[in-house]
Amino acid sequence: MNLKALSEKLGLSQTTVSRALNGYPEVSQKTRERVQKVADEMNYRPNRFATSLATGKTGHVGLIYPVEHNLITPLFNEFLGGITQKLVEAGLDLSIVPTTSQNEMETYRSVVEAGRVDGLIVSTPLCDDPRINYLTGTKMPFIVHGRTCDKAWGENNQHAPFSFLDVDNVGAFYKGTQLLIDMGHKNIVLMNGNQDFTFAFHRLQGYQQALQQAGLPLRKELMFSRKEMTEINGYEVACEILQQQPRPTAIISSSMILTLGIRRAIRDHNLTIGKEVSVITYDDGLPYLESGKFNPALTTVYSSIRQAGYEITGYLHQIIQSGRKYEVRKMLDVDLIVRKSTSAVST
Amino acid sequence: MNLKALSEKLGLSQTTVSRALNGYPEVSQKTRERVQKVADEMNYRPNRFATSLATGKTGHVGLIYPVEHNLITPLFNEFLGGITQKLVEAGLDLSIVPTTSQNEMETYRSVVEAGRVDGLIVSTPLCDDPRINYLTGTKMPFIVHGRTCDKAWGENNQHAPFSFLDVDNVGAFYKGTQLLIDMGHKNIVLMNGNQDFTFAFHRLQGYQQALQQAGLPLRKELMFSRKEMTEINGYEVACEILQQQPRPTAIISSSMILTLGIRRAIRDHNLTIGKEVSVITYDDGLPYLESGKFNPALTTVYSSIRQAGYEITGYLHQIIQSGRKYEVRKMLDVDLIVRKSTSAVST
DNA sequence: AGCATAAAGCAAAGCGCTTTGAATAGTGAT
DNA sequence: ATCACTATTCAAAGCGCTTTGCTTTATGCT
Repeated sequence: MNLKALSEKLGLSQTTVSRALNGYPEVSQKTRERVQKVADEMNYRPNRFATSLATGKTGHVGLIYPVEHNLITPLFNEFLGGITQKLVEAGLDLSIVPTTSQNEMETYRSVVEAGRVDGLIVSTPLCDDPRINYLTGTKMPFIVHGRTCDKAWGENNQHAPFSFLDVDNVGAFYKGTQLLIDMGHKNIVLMNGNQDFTFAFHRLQGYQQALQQAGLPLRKELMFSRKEMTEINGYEVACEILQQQPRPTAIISSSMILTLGIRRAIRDHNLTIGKEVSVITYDDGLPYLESGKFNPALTTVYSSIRQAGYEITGYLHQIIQSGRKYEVRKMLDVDLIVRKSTSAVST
Repeated sequence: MNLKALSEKLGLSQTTVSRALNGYPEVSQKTRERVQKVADEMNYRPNRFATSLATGKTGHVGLIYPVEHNLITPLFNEFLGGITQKLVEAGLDLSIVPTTSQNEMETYRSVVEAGRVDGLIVSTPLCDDPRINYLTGTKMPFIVHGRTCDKAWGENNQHAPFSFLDVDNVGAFYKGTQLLIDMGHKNIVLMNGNQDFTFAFHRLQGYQQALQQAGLPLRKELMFSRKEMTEINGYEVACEILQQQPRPTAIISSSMILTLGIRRAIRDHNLTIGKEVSVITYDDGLPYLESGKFNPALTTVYSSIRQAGYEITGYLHQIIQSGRKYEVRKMLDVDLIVRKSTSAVST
């Protein structure tokens, strides 16, 4: 059932039927209702691709997805949840365009130049990210979840030539580290992700700023960074830490999954979280791993990645509708939630 | 840069350029090379939607995604990883079509009738699944990850009127329960997911079959099923179990995430996995939660959901290319991997 | 009734590609 | 040279929709 058949059945022109269905005013109320009724009966749905071709709008938001990245990101699913939540409200689809890391840039070009989507979400940016550099030079609407590390655009990238929504990772780790310092900790371990990524780089910065401000030394042997934030990596690094003399009294961790491993290591060493070892975790809000229900309940710096996905998609929608006139440079605050996994250092 | 512009620049017809680019034989080698060269230089990419309109092929595989389901499925990301891995090889995109549970069927109809995708992946089927019933009556190529519970199509749905790839969940939980029985356990707890879903229903069946065959009673108070397989739910159920008199000596769990909670509960009760309580877990192979590296290493029934995603997408690709002539009814075996979390019951 | 104006509907062009059917150029054989 | 093919290339139609520029009806006023 296509437009032609439908309009013939109705004894109307395609123009009128199309307008009736799309809510244009040049059509009388009764005609509109009649058309709508028959269209429903016949189960008519306009062909998506014909519509796209005619309007230039695709109804798709894109996300280019290097298949190798899967491993790192149990968070991706949550982010996706937020995205789709907004998309369902906006009536858009999500095109996941798979690629390999090697072909990633070529895929970006292809998607942009073939007009396969109305807009793109760029996630997990690098400190210096070629994808963003490329997209900035095109007309494709896009928004970055995160940002670059470039300070040329202002301390917080307020003047970056692209739209982004980021979490205040510097502030988060500054706050977290500060709390530990206030509690008397001096040997504070940072367990971080891959610092080529902006989020991890910023977390390192926040950690370092807090130490420096407190006049504490930056010690390499307390700063860990792993490509992948897995339970195992958390466990292994924590075991290494707990061997050190003097034993560090606090850990600030970049992910709940890492912290799962840290917890296991601490228990294996017959120590207790919140007693001999204080732990603060960055919590993205994985629903199946609630920091507040741990035992002991975890002190966290919290920001929902699902919420971020939801908001960013809303902004992208606006950017698309405005023809990229609308721009967004937004930083989400991170909450420091103090629970039971942190305590004053015992002297 | 579109076909018309490109062909004018080349002084050739659109026909010839199109054919040259798409590898048709009716074009001379030098022309083809010349066309290819200029196309590359000009960065020409055919408009995806025009191509789709002309050919009727979309280059998209679809997955309809009820936004409420996000919560349940840390596994989804892994599954997606497998899907995209195959798609990148096949040169296809994935259309994630978000919907609400309420509108799910309507979305299926819309996607099918508007021709928005070349084929669909249906995941996490219900015992009696309206999506499958609907799709069976259409021409849309699709494949189910899992299957229905209907025995009318043969014990293992060998004659189902749709293609599917499933894991032998009955066998998995039969094997697992059997192992526990062989080790002398009599009070064996099942911790399962939502049994409206086929996978959980089948796991329950496997568990029950093993008990019955061993002449053990089926006891309601040992059979748990939770809508969501979260750490917290695992913890809560496990706490409940450990209160029972006599205390069950073994648990078979439907997910690693549940097991995380079980482990925590067991530790909180000052008991040890693999000693007072044996634990077997269904392991889908989450890369950031490796069962073999737990302490103690977990005995599992294992089948990689990523692999399933990869395979199922390959099959779907074939089904699409064959115009739904090709059909698949495949069961993946599940491996019983015996490690340290199970031991003979102490008498 | 007669005219201006608004409302409703239409035919046709166009979006950018593929593909059919026809035309032209090239080749070897006679 | 000429004929019979084969190898190349092309013009035009078609995919299913939206949208522009008119035309036809209906409506309101004098």
